[in-house]
Parts: sequence; C-alpha cells; structure tokens
Amino acid sequence: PNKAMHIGHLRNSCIGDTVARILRKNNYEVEVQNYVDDTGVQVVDTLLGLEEIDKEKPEDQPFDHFCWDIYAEINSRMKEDRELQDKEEELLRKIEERDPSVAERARSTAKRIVNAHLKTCENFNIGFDLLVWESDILEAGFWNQTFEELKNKDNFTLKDFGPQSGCWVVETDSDEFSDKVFVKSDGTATYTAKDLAYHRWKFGVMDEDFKYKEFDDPTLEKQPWSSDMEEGNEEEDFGEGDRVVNVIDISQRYPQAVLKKSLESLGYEKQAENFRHLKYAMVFLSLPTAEKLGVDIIEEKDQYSISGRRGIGITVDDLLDLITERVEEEFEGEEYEEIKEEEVDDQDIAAAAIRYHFLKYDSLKPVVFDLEDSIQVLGDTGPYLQYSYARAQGILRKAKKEEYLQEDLVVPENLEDPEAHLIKLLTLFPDKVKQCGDDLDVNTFTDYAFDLAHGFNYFYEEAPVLGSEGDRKEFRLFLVKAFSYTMKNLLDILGIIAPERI
RNA sequence: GCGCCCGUAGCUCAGCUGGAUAGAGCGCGGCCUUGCGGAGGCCGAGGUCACAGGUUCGAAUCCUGUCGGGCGCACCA
Repeated sequence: PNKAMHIGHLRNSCIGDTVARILRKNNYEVEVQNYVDDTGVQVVDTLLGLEEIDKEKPEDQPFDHFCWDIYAEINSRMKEDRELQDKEEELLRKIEERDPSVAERARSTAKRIVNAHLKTCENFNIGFDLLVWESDILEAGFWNQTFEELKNKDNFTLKDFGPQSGCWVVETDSDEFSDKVFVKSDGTATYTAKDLAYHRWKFGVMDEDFKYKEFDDPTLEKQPWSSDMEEGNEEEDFGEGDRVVNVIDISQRYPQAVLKKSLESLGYEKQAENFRHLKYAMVFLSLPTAEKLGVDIIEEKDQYSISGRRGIGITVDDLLDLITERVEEEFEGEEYEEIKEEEVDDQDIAAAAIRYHFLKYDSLKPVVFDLEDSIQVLGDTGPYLQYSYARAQGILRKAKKEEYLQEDLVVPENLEDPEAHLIKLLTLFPDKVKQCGDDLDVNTFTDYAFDLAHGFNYFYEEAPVLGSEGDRKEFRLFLVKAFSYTMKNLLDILGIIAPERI
C-alpha cells in the first residue's frame, strides 16, 4: 500500500471477502490475510515523494489520498530527474538492507495508508483477520530458515555456469517453467523465494512464527491482528492452514504457477495440491471515463489501464461518494420520511450496488468501468436484493403475530404459479452455497441471488399474503418467512446489508 | 515469436462437463397501483451466438484455422 485504494483493488477485496464468507457458510474455518508490502519500490516512491515534494497535506484530505497525488507527481518528476532516480535507488537499497531509519519510515507510512484502506473496506463490510507485513517475513527469518531447508533438496542447486551462474535455482523438471531463480547472484532472495517461505508458514511447515499485535486503531470498528516483530508478543494462533486460496489478479498467473510448481518440486506435494490461485481479470477504464480523467486518447482504443504511477484511476472513496449521491437523487420520494431513522443509509445502498457490480461478472473477464454507466442502482443490482428483502420484512412486520408461523402448516392442494416458483428457488439455496463453496465462482451466486429476489417480487405482486384467508394466508406467510431467512443468509454471503426498510 | 483467456440482442452481461422456440439487466413500446411500499410486476419489439471449416442424430457449448481484444513469457515485485 502506498496510496488510496482504487477500483481495481476493490474487485480483489470484494471477491476475496465473498469467497471467505461462502467458505465459512460451508463450515470451513477461514483466516483472511492481507499481505502488506512495505519494502518494495512503490512504497519507496511514496516515501521519496513525501520527502522531496514541498506540499502540505490539506486538513480535510485523507492521508492515502494525499499520497495518491504525491506518488503520481514524484513519478512524473523522476522521469527527467537523474538526481531523483539516484535517490530512489539509494532508498531502495537501504530498505532492502533493513536500514533502521528508512525501514521504520516505510513501515509507519505504510501503516497510515493501510489504516485508511481498512476504513475504506469497512464501508463495504470487508474485513481481515491478519495483516502480514512483508518486512516481518524477513525479520522473522522465514527465508533464512527456508533457505537452509532447501539446501538439502536435490533439485535446489547453486549454478556455476550459464546465464544463471551464481544463482540458487529450483529445477522444476517441467517444459512449461524454466528453472526458477530463488537467490540472485548478489545473494538476495527473489519475490518467489520469499513467497515460498511465506507459504511454508501458511501451510504450517515452518518452525519460525511471527509475533502478533492487535492493529489498534481507534477509528476502526473491528481490529484485525497484525504481524509485528518489533512490538508484538502475543502467542496467537495464525497460519497452519490446510488449504490456501490466493486472490490475486490474473497478471500474476505465471509467478503463482511457479510457486505452486516449486512447492511440488520441493516435496510439498500435498500443499501444492491444496494451493489455489483464484484469478480475476483487471479493471479498465472506459474511453469516456479515461478522457474525463485526462488520459491521452488513442483512436481505436476503448479501454484504458488504471495507473497509479500516472495518477490515472478512480479511488474507492470517491466512487462510494458518487454512488451515494446517485442513490439520494434516484430515490427522493419523501413519503416515508417519518420512519427515516430506521432506514439504511444511502451509503449502505451505494455500497451494495458497488459490491454487487464487482461480483456479478465472471471473474476471468476484464471489467471496463465507466463512471456514468457502470454502477446501476435499478434492475439486476445489489439494491434490488435489498428491496426484495425489505418488502418481505414489511409483510412480516404487519403480520407480526407469531401464530401465523405455526407448525401444523397446511400446504394448499393447488399451488399457484408464483408460490411454486418461489418454493423451487428457495430449495436451490443449499446447493448453490455448496457449489459456490466448491468452485468459488462468485458470479454464479449473484445470478441465483437475482433470480431469488425476482421470484419473490413476482410472488409479492401476484400472490397477496395479508389479503388472503385461512390456510392460504398462513402458507404464504410461511413462504415470506422462508424467503426472508434465505435472503438474509444470501446477503450475508454477498457482504450486503439486509435492511428492515429501505 | 510462444502460451493462456475472451468475442452471445443497440449497450452491459448470463448460458459453455453438447439436447427442445438462445436468457437477464439497461435502453425502447405497451399494460398494471386507493397500497403486504411501483427502488416493483406483466407483455412486446430486438440475436445467421466474430468468421470459415470439422466432429455429432444434435453445436453458442467440443476440435482446427482466420480476424479482433485482453494478459503473460525476469537474477522486478
């Protein structure tokens, strides 16, 4: 983290959070980790920017948004400025050597930004159990221990000839992957090497452990734990998983595949088998949106990359504000003003719309985001699900008497079409949860969510509940109750607030 | 150059372990409300499933090729 979260990161967080929820619903014990890079070139650039750019942070601007600007500006300045490039290189070297003054600054800056990210995530009901700091992976000696361990393996060798001379490499005996360098000729570990060490810890085959500390930021409602080799001391029980699911964008397909293959080659066959890279394609900007953000437009190109380096992108906070406004405008009906205090926030509705949007597409397909059109609020959307739930709650509220929900329920001889249709949809729920828990395709789940909400809305329009009599009324109330229960569960899985009224 | 992914209504997308007239949302046209909140429901127009071959009783779905788009192929993370 080195700047404000943008919509590309949000796709990651929405998918990851929903996968965690669906797995929990399938009775897995799930631990959600957020990998915090506080040692790489990106953090260094932000650090350099804060140092070199003479600019005060405006009082009302969040720190991560300030860094967004700083990061873009320093990168633009560095293009022409040799002196800055040298400074960047020096900082990078110092951070790699764990020079205390630089490392500490990197960590505290990253911490401020992580905190801002966690705040942003809270608005979408996205949370984490543990923050793992890259610097702590080094401090905890994960790589050193792994290195010693690997030296005993036959296919981990020090090359003394060829282009990889002087490097320690893993030979994977595979046509697809060439031998992968783990230790460079200058003696430092590659990213894949550190990632392998991290995964040994994840799978519980590492003797060393982190120290832990609560991430005690008063602005957060729920505190995650954090690795902390400096101040941590708690003996906490993290890692040691049976399965690992890495939610990482598809551009990292190759390094992730190498990691998996390396696990296998080095004898961690079971772990390799239980390792999964959950891929998703990137988020692009539509032509009109890119144009609005000041990107140079190329004639035949209709999608543009997000680029923090160039300051091109939309932050999650800005998007949420924008959609919240749109929700306010769209539903200005004041008829129910008097019950306003029981309603959900417009922001919760906006969050539902945004979350749903990032979940509803096949995750392997690129999303082209357009500020004007992308986040819908009507139709096949998050708020539609919330609306259906609120309607059901309305009926239950009016019916209120528990006696309608008695055990000797009489199922009518002739089910009407809306009733039968709703029942059919309701019975699919357990299978859908199971299926999604197995394949982790979250978009199949949003498809079902929409069908179910639609089925209820059809029932709602065609089959009056409180207007019917006797057994039929009880039966329909039972269906409303069943729907309400199911939709609540479903919304929980999607991380969307289930409103009593809307 | 090599590898992986994608191309389905005007727009955004489901459907792809082969099976009946290819489904939704938005947009467009029409209908429904003195109420269990219309942020909704119903009906309609709109598609030679990129193109060309092949396998099959049967192909949007499987195979091959062409075109178009995305992503990779490090001693970077």
